[in-house]
Amino acid sequence: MADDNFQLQYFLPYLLNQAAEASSLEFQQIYKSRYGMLRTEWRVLFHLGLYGQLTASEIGQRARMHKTKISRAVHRLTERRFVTRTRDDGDRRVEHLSLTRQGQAAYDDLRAVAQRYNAALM
Amino acid sequence: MADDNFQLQYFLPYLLNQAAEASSLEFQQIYKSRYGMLRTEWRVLFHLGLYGQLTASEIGQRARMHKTKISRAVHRLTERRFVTRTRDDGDRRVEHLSLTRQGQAAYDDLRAVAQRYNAALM
DNA sequence: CTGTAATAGTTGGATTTGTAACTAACAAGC
DNA sequence: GCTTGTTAGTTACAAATCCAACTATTACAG
Repeated sequence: MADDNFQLQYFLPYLLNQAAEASSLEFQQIYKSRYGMLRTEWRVLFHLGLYGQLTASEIGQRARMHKTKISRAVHRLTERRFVTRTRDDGDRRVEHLSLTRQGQAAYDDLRAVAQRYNAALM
Repeated sequence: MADDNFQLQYFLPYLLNQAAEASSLEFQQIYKSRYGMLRTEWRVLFHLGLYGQLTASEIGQRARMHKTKISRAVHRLTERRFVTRTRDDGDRRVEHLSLTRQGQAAYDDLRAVAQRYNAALM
């Protein structure tokens, strides 16, 4: 009944959540419609595009995503030939991930969109 | 490769997502452990606490949540006796939702926590 | 009235996520 | 060597979410 001084619209986590959702909505539709990607996949793709070859764990640390999410995202990206995996020779638990030509093309495309999109948001 | 000038950490939707997740993590654990609530339920509870009696649609508009989410959140909140529903006499499609004494108590508790939490974040 | 459209809210089934257990490989102590 | 612990990544099952179809009720045009 609003008879106290706490206002939901000033609660930071709520605000940030609303802002985050609002700001990613449009862009989400682009990578979804063009490449059938989920947000997790898009993130993995972007990290690979930006930083080059990475392992799943490295992506996990940088993107703060849980390893199961990454595992599944990589699986789908591999199926669709956006990403390839190579076993590390020294430590055979490790897989090095990198973009295929097709993955690189998708990244280039989406990066350009993101850049414009970001500029518009700002 | 990073051989272009686009930096993921300046991509607004990404930034906001990271910030939103980081900022709500701790608080999420509080309403989860104390009252077994999900984020959707917590949001419905808060809207009812702040604005008093509302319908599901009104909550949907204010919180920008889809009606199925609200429907299920209300269902669980009703089961746990945090919320009661009353049919509107004029339009029998409509249900007015309000907090029970127990719901109000949970709201009061969590609002206080949120207030302190918010102050700390700022 | 009566047929058609709109609105409030619910439900079902497919998709996605979370949690915990799992396999496989390495590391370190004995 | 062998045991114990750790790390990389996967998988299984339960929980949550999304989308579309659904019921029930109201509105409104003819």
